[in-house]
Amino acid sequence: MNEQQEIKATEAELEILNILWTHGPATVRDVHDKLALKKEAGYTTTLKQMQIMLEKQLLSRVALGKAHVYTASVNQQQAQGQILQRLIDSVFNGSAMQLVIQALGNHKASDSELDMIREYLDKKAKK
Amino acid sequence: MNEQQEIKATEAELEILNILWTHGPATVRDVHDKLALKKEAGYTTTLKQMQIMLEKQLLSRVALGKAHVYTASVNQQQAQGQILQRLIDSVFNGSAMQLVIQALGNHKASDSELDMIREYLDKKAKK
DNA sequence: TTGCAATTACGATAAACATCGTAGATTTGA
DNA sequence: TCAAATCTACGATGTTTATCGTAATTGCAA
Repeated sequence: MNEQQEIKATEAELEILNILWTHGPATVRDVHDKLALKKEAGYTTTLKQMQIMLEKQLLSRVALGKAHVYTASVNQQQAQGQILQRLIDSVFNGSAMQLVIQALGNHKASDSELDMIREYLDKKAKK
Repeated sequence: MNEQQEIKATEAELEILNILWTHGPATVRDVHDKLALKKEAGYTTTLKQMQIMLEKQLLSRVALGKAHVYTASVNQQQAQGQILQRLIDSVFNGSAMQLVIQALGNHKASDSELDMIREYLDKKAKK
């Protein structure tokens, strides 16, 4: 998908994208089974979702036997970034920091997680 | 609003909530004018939104003259927290850190912002 | 007091979303 | 081979979301 383009996905679509980002290319069956672990939904619902996402060019696919193997055609980092940006604009008064604090605050992040973030900050500050 | 209850607001609703959180209780006119700075929308659209939010108990109101003064009836921190949690679950594989890194990465946070985050991490680590 | 301006109330509507049933096609293994 | 299992295609449907026009109401200022 075009790098400049605005990525707009619904909650349900994001869940599917996330599965494909995490597990790589997969069939509807694969995706549905993973989805079913967290959520109740019929198989054809997942199928339809993915077909619509194909139309929207959020996904691409190739045939494999009678089934199709789908691949996310939007970049994970880019999509995550845009979602966060929108959230920051609409709910966090444009302050990324406000969001970060909130995310860290509500979450019992482990010490190692906190260390990693600190490390990241240091690297970032040096530049 | 009940502290335990799930807060579910749409994008448009969150924008209104954010205005009320930031500026305190306000009339539809107030909210609409603020909204209009960023977004195109008719007055009655904003009115209707806020009336629906009243039904959903996202807002409360009192009469003032012929107008109504609306107040957010959901807690800002709590709502922000829940939104982030959902986002973390659906798009960031349950990792708050992943979200934080992404938020910091995509954003040219200022040095002072980074310092504040570092400070926050220190305080958090001591506990 | 009365009419104008501002506000609310109400309902309609179109688009987006999520869900699923059924039919038809294809693969496969008994 | 052919029947069962699996998959896609397609359309239908109910709900939510967003938007706005119009009518009714209210307060205020001249």
